[in-house]
Amino acid sequence: MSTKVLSIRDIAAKANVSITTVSFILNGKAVERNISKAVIERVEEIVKADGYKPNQIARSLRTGNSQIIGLIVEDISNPFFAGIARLLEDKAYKKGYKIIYSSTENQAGKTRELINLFKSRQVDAYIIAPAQGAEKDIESIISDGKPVVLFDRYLPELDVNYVGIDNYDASYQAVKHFIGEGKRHPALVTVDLDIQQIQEREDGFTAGLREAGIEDTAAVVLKVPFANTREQTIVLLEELFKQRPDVDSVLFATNYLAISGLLAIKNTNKIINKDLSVIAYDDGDIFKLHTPQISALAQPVEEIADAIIRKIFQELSATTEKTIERTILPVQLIVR
Amino acid sequence: MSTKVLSIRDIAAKANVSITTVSFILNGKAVERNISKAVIERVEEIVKADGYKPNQIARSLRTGNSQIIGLIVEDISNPFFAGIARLLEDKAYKKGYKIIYSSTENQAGKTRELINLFKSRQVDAYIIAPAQGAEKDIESIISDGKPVVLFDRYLPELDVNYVGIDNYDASYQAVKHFIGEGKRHPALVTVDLDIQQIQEREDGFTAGLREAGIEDTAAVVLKVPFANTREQTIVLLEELFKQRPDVDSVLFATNYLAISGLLAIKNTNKIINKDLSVIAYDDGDIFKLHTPQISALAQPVEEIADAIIRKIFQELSATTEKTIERTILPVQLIVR
DNA sequence: TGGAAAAGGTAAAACGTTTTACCACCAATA
DNA sequence: TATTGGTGGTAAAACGTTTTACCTTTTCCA
Repeated sequence: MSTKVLSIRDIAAKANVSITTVSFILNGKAVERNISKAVIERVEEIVKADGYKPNQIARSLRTGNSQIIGLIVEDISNPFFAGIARLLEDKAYKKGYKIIYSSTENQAGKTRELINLFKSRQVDAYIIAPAQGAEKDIESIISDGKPVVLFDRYLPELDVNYVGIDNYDASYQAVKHFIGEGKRHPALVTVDLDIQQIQEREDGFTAGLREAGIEDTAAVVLKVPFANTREQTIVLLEELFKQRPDVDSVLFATNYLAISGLLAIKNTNKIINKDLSVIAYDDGDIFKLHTPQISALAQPVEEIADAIIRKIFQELSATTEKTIERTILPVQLIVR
Repeated sequence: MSTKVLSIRDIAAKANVSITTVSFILNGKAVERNISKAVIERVEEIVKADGYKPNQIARSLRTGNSQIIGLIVEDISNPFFAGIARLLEDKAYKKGYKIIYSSTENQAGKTRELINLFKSRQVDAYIIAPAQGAEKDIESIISDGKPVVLFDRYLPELDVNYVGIDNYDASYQAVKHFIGEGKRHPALVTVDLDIQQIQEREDGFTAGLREAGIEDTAAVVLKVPFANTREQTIVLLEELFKQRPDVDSVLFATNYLAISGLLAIKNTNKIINKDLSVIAYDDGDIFKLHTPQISALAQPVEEIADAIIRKIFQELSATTEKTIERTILPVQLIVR
């Protein structure tokens, strides 16, 4: 078994040239290095016939780059991140790059560990949905000169590329829609994470209320603990609906909160679209399929992935000075 | 910027020992190699203080393994695969391994390409939901001596580890349930892929029918083209319901077919649980949240991931001869 | 006709580890 | 007093590439 895997040395021997020559040919430097047509063809033939593939590890060691992009997210099994991951994967693959990913569970400690691990693997670029507290580590890869793009969540004190959505405006649109429907007692169900993105979602919400002249006491903002299990969250929400029967509309600040929320509503006697208007962040099949269908603030995932990958490759091929870019994409309220 | 990254050489110099010594200490071979306690402590101190991390690339080049496991699935954004990926990631991480993944879109060509890519990256082990036609390539990694575990779908002619579910029995249970409800005209909506797993889902279905004495003509098996868009599939299903109004129960052979199916049913005047019983493969939030809730054949994802990782690590640490293992896990019909 | 430039190539260093072989010293033993 | 065996280490090869510096031969042109 285990037929010996070929090295550049084998190819060179077979073609009766030096490994230098083979290397030049393989890397498209043949003409520039004045290798004769005859030799080029001979070598290419052998490479093809024998199915020789250069050892990427050796190549990485020598060149210092790996053709790998590191992706760090909170949880790869979250449909939003899984969807982005898939799009990034496709786009990167077309340029000869692969993705290596990891989930952080939003822990700065794990993020640090991952960044170090990726560093030691000589990852060429980083795409990160960062946890709070990872600033130092992200700074360190930036100063290594590696391209870095943050997405989904943002670290204000960091001078770094970012692709995200206009969370403030999204929440604002949602409230506006509630008001337009004649609702006077909106609730925001959000998470107790200290993340810019989450804060913006709240700010847009309260701004919308204020503009409509709605008193703070007429509305509700519930911050669900991040570490809650789904069951705990459902209980919490049922209590909310019991204690505040006046609530006539709910905006859920994340897709998983919306799912817990819909399950909780099932357990109450409230009827969606009659007693209660609902809008969820992040569109998904689940909201289309729900009866009644649930309105959603749809993130433009394709555009997000595009913007990320474009910036990454721009920097990877940059000879010139890099410029920090912040891309804020609009969110579409899909009314159902 | 860009503070020079440390090498083992720097540590050795600082500690006034040879790099050999540092290497032994770092790899836990210090006692076995009779390094003095004093030196061990000195080196470990410096390593810690300077935050030195060995270059994994160099290590891989020398040792021939990478501490990376390759994961090849059809589509990482499918919740089933995303969920498995997350579980595998966690379990692998605990043993110091990372996952590198890719989606094949069920194309043998892409699978081949990926395997070659992974090979050139010296991936230590492979976890694959294989496309038909990738047999040769999978054989080649097996004969390289690398651990391989297939899951979700199976290639009969290959002598290789496999973790899967009892598809035949699952479908059989579903039909049995339909019959128990008094249904006499079940339909199976499946996909036109030539995959063992899919075939078994059909076989269990027809076996159930036969046992209940239901004529072939009373039931329906619809094979949806794999390449269909969701919209095309919905149209196809609407036609089905129109042409075969007698259908009183439907088993969907994949989660995405179920979603299309539920959307199609929305467009008809059929009422689920009254006119039509529905069971879907792969449980998910979406079925719990649907009104009415949808019964599902729940794959034991945690157990699947466990079985995969257990086998992988068993082989990675195997000194002895490897033995092929086929693990078939039971599926639970969750009636809602 | 002599010198420069172009054509066609190669040897060897380097990337940062692990690991094999070996060395020097000392104590104990026979 | 040689020999053995442990103790505490090190030098150098090897992993498979890329790349720098250099070499020889031929062609061209003034």
